[in-house]
Amino acid sequence: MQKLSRKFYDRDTITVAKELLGKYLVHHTHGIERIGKIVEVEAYLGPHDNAAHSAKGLTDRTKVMFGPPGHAYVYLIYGMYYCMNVVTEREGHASAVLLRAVEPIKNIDQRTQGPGLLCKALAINKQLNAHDLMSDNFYIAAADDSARFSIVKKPRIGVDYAGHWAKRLLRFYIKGNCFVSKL
DNA sequence: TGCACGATGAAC
DNA sequence: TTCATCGTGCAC
Repeated sequence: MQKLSRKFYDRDTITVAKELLGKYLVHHTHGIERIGKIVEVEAYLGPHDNAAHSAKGLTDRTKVMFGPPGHAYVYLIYGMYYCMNVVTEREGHASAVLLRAVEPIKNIDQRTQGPGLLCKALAINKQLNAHDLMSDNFYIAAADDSARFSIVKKPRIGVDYAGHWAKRLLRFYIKGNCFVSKL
């Protein structure tokens, strides 16, 4: 497997989101290597996107989104689940891609359909916030075999408060994959 | 310093 | 449809 480079993330967020589908999320922790294939993502397009956390501006929590691409943005939601994002585009652009579901590949014994469960199954927590994905213990890699699949576009989940931004088709998933969280 | 509210998931 | 549960952001 080939680890994705900084350049991969330093591109248009929607492009990165779609290309992350089918890639492998790898996390080494306590001597265990957990791997999941990314099957569902959502794109968050920066401060002008009212559904994105960066719409609130540069704060202590969102500063990672404003940083350089290729870093993990992990935060706690509803007081009990973590959500894993990947920062995209140039520093200051404040865009990111939310990983919503993966397909279990290695050392994953829990369900992974949904951002909260995904983080739980891959042992992702706040410790990994701002973690550089160019590192050797937490990164995303391209598959050896580039399997073909169709991409389905849908509105994002849980962002009804964001006005017309809630209607945009910024959620992408692999058609027919049964590990997708919501069809 | 206080408080309302989630990029959720599971149960009822 | 409701609830568990708490960090964050913004109003006092």
